[in-house]
Amino acid sequence: MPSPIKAKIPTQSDDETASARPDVKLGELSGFIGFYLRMAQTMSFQAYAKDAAAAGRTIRAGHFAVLTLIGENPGITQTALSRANGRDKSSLTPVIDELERRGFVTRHRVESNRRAYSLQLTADGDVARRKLLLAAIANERRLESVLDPGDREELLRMLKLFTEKMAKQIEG
Amino acid sequence: MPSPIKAKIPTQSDDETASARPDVKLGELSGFIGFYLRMAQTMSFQAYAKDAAAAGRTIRAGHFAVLTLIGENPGITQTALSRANGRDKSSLTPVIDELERRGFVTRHRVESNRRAYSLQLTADGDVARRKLLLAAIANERRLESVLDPGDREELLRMLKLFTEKMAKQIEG
DNA sequence: GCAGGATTGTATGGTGACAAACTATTTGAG
DNA sequence: CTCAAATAGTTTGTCACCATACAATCCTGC
Repeated sequence: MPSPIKAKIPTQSDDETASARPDVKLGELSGFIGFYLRMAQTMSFQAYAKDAAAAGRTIRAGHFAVLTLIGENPGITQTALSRANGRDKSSLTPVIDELERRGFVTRHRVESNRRAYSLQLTADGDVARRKLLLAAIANERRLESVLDPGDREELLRMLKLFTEKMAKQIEG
Repeated sequence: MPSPIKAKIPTQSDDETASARPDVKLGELSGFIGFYLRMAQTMSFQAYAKDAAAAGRTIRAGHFAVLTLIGENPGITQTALSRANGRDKSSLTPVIDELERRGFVTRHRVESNRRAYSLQLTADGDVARRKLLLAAIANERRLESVLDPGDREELLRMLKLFTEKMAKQIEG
């Protein structure tokens, strides 16, 4: 393949302000949203894990989303939950297992469709959800602190839009 | 549990346009950047995986970043690379092992510091890098397609800013 | 009704990531 | 100089996730 493959990289304004300590050049990477989405997500998660470790045990970041979604959508099925949560249904099985074992969630067979489970949040589950909510809010404040005030809303808006449209594109 | 724990959720404009098919309510989740970062990253990765599966074999998304970083920073060490890439150094060991085995990368002991390896991209490695670059560009176009023209630059700018500042905050 | 296909959830296997423990070096305090 | 601490890389253990295959249930066409 002789061609230079210039291929017009997206942006590549070449900021070259790496995330690491010294001056690592990112090159073409610096134009890719995909790269920075992964980095940003990693940072966000690490910040949460750090706080969680410093505070109590409760390291489960994903449980908050699950408890919230069940609380907001009583009777939701595992498949619908997994889709709203962006994870595979098979990943959800052990999570629901544990939440049920801890008494946070109940599984009831749906009469009109006996393959499916109807998920409900218990009172204990709601207490757990609120605790995790506080941790999530604390983490969110941390994320906010590195953004200009207006940027936070802008970023949230674009991430929502992006998520919705990508979901449609992938499914369709 | 008497107290309501209102706790002023960040935004919660309650769009409630879930990513899934039906009308799943996201509730408090809809105000969290952390939640949407994870969703967006998942979507981006799934889109790439789908394309990769449709095209050839080359499913390795992370290899592109590694090859690019080595190419841009000849002689970089594994630890510096892992930091720039946002992954643990122990995760990098098997990756470099394979890239070396395939003849894409060379490891040389640094004379002035014999603990460290100096990483270099080979000619074959650069060819591989270019192939993966094309795939990455194709994926990036897909991500672009769901954003308004101006939004792409805005999103990239904010993700960069966010990534850099978070990295500093976590290390410091 | 009644096969054949779609769906709901589960079990299993593989992958990729981190943390912690380890070896080999380098650095620094005294 | 020497020994303790820090650093570079690897190894091991664990965990979360997905893909695949599976059992049960449902829906459809005929």
